[in-house]
Amino acid sequence: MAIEVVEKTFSVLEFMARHGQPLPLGELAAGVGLPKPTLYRILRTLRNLGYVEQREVGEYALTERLVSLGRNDRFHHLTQLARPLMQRLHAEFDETVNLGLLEGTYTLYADVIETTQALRWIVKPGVRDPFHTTALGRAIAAGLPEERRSRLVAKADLAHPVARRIKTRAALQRILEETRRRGWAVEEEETVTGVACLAFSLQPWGEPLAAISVSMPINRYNERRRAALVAAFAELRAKAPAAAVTA
Amino acid sequence: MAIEVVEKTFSVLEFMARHGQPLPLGELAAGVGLPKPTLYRILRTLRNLGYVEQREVGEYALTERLVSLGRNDRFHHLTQLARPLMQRLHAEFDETVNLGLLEGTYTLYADVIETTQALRWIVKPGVRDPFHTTALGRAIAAGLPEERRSRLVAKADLAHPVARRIKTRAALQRILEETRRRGWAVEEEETVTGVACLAFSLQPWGEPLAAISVSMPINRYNERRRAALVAAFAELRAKAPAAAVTA
DNA sequence: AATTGGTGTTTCGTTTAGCGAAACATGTAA
DNA sequence: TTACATGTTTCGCTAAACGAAACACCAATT
Repeated sequence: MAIEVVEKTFSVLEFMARHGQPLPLGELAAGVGLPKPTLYRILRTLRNLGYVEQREVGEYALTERLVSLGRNDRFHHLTQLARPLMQRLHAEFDETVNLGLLEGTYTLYADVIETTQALRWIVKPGVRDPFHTTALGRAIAAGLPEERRSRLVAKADLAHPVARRIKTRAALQRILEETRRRGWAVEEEETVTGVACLAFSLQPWGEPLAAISVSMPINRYNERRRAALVAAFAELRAKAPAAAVTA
Repeated sequence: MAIEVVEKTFSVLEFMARHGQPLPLGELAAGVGLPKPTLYRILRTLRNLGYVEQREVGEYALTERLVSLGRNDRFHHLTQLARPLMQRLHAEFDETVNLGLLEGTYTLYADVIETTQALRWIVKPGVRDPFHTTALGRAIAAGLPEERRSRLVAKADLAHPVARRIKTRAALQRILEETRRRGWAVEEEETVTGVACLAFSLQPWGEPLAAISVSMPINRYNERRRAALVAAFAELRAKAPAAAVTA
């Protein structure tokens, strides 16, 4: 009816998840009710697959890999490219770092590294917002050739309920011009009160339709922080493989 | 060396996770490279275990159960009791709702239902804070018999780096007295700037060492909201199984 | 030094669990 | 009616999974 060894495997995983702390093999065997060699074979397999690790003697534990199985991994290549950059920013600022890409006139969130701080900005990969309401979308649009940018602006849904600040296409054009000139995009409490975002295009990495942003609650956002973020963006850009001259 | 059928099982799960959308059996078989009966047996086992579902014809999909395996599920009974209450509050306020319990002189977060709003307060189950720094801990302590409360106050680690506001045991006693009298606890930007929490004890439900709190960013916290939360707490308490007279 | 106990790993004879080609069942479209 | 797609079952075969027992190593105690 069901595959016995698969069932055994999941009962091991579930026991470990319920317990929550690393456990020695003997305790796991007693808790799950399996003989040690059987359990050992299962754990070894899970360890090979990356779902279980052996931290110290007496410490078999689940890894994060199980959690990431539930996540949307559709943008594998872009995510691989962006991850090191995102991790650098996350390590330096401990704020939520987002990877977004342009899809039609929307910004689609493709990957997120969340801040470890308890008050944070949360977006799940897969969420979409009108491009002009997000720092990500603005950074991408600003980095596009003018012809394409104008077409985007012409199609932007300015009547979208999320959009608050930008009422005319001329205003959007001005924002994108400014964004292009300084090399980064900003969005401060426009779509959601209490949140600010800064973003830069991944065009110098060969991904003109993608961008990375750092978002944070407003109480952690100030002049000095913004300057530090802008400097960090510039530093990353200087090291891009195709560090093109800013148009 | 490794258990073959377990490896096969995880390659199925990983393929489904990568693809991100529901898939028919034939496509799964081609994508993973397994014969249909083999795949069918694996999927049937995973379906029995709750990790995979069959939504429609041609739609095998992952469930949320894999993600929840990564979560801490140590407090099953208490969590079961508290969940309906937490869900009521979450449904009404769409803020992060926490379940905490007293462990020594610490508040331990046992369960969390997060707000659907993007700016939110995040705490993972398993995290611990000194009881007197959290609304949860204060609500629990305030609901305890006086003798036990005094012992707790005497042992509170007032020098803990997280604690900012409460400098003396007399001050803590006053806060707990006030909490006890009005039936709910509050903590506004004391431990983390930008966050406020209100909490009530689960003592009327037979759980004197547990409490539920609602936490939110400060920009969503005001007089009217607090009053609504306090009213909701009172309503829940009026319906508690052992709705004891407040001591 | 010997013994005990704990953690983790390997050996090896047994047997049945998992395998997969083939067939079947159902539904839809041409 | 035929063709095709999705899903499910049958059944002979064999090697994968099993688990008792043993082993390896380390630390603490007697």
